[in-house]
Amino acid sequence: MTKFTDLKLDPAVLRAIADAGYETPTPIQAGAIPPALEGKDVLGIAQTGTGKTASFTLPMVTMLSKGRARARMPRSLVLCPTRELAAQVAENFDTYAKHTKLTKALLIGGVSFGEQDKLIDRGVDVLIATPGRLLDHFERGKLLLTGVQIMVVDEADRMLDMGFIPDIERIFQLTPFTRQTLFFSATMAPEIERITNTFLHAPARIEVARQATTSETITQKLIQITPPRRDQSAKAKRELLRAIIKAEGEACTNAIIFCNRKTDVDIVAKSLKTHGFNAAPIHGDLDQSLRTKTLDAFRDGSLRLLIASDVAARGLDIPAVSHVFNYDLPSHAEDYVHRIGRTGRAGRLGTAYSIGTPADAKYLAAIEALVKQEIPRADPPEGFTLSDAAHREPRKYDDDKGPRSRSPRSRSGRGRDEKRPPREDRAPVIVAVEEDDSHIVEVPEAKRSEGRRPEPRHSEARRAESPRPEPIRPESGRDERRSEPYRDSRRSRDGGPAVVGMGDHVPDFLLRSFRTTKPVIEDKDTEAEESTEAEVQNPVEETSEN
DNA sequence: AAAAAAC
Repeated sequence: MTKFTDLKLDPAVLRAIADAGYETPTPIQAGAIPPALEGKDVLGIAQTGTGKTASFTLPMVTMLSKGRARARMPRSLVLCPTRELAAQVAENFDTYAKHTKLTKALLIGGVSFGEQDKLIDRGVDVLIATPGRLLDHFERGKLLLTGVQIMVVDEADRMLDMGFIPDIERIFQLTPFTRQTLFFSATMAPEIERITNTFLHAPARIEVARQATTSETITQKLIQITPPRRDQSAKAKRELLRAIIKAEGEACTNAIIFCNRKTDVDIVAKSLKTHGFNAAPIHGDLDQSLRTKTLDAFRDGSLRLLIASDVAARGLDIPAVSHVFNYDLPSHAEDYVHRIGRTGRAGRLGTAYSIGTPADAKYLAAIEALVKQEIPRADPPEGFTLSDAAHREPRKYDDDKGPRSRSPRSRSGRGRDEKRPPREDRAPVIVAVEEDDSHIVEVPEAKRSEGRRPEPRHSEARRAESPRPEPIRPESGRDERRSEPYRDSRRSRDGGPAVVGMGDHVPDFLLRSFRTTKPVIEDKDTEAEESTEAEVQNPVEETSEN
């Protein structure tokens, strides 16, 4: 079997590898390093978790160890789709270049230009960047890419997903034709194929087996619930999530909890925190320094539960995660593989729980088709019993869907029923929810404006300065409307009884009539229920969004 | 129904 010492790596690099405790290269490393060292272009088709990063950092450090960087002319360039990935690659360079004098700069958004500029001016051997920030530097004339000898594109298929391909093409064109290109992608979509045909020259193609989705090291479980009312789904899911985490007990040393939406990431994180869990959110709307801090805490073990958007689904190297939870089933089946692949790594055992609701049926079908297996069904943990609270108090619920609920629902009832999987043999558990998540209960604007409101945000503060007649319109468009009011609205007033939540701007009279006339619907998922909501909400939407 | 990335 090949050892690192068999590869023609620089002695300083070999020493660093030994320091890190590695002896044997992974398949992608064994395949990509030799041609890279010969100066050939490399097309690596590999997922994360295969040792891909080292397969380009090791040869790069070796090849760059001779020669020196000139001011503003980096000698190599690594492009990554997300800031976290870029930071991770940078750490990888620190690890493997520690016995060399190579310098590097990390160019990512969300941090100030000053430090980055300084490094570039001084001259760096390796530039690691996200495309946006790199082009920003370039356009400000701070950066010349004509000295780039080696260019790496990491996670190209994700770049494609994120719409970075035009940027990538542009950057390719700014670098010399003679550069060496190392190009990595998990899949070879037609667009990726086109790029490689255009910018790679007779590449050595190394393909390693797709990360096993059915990896024996990952125990997968799917717990399906059917909340008696669709709008209680989120709350039921949060409760179930807590129940699972509690049931797993100490076996769950740390976990990533994936949500499909950033707002849900925030809500779930907050909910877990108020229930005493050591939890923190991470997604792209959070401040970069916070993102970094959170991730560091998660890596060093001081944070137990990381609630994440798909920013953390791929590529992030977080060793030793015992559990992955899909609070939402991912809408892209591929992401299921990436998400659960965060656990069970490096031969360790891992557990991946997914929570399914009838609304996710089509995602589930797509996932099972992709992984070519049925995700083993499991029952909710013992102690997660049916409560009839929702039936007793059918009007008490919070609408977790915030922004969603204000757009007219597509009449999807029919389609949903059709697509529901034929699992009638296994009666899904009907879940009802206690009213204990009061911090998340939605408080209508009408109610809040009566008196004190907790922790006003600036958007709120601005409104307070210039009171206006209801309904309050967002002042300047989408940002404010999109997130702020909803996040705020998830606070309850202290002490007061949980208020029925609709959207933010439900006038009082509507609210009252809603409360008293809302029919008690025992039957789950009926059209009748949906139309009730739609009728109440459409007028709200008219007034608040035009 | 989304997320991510530039200011």
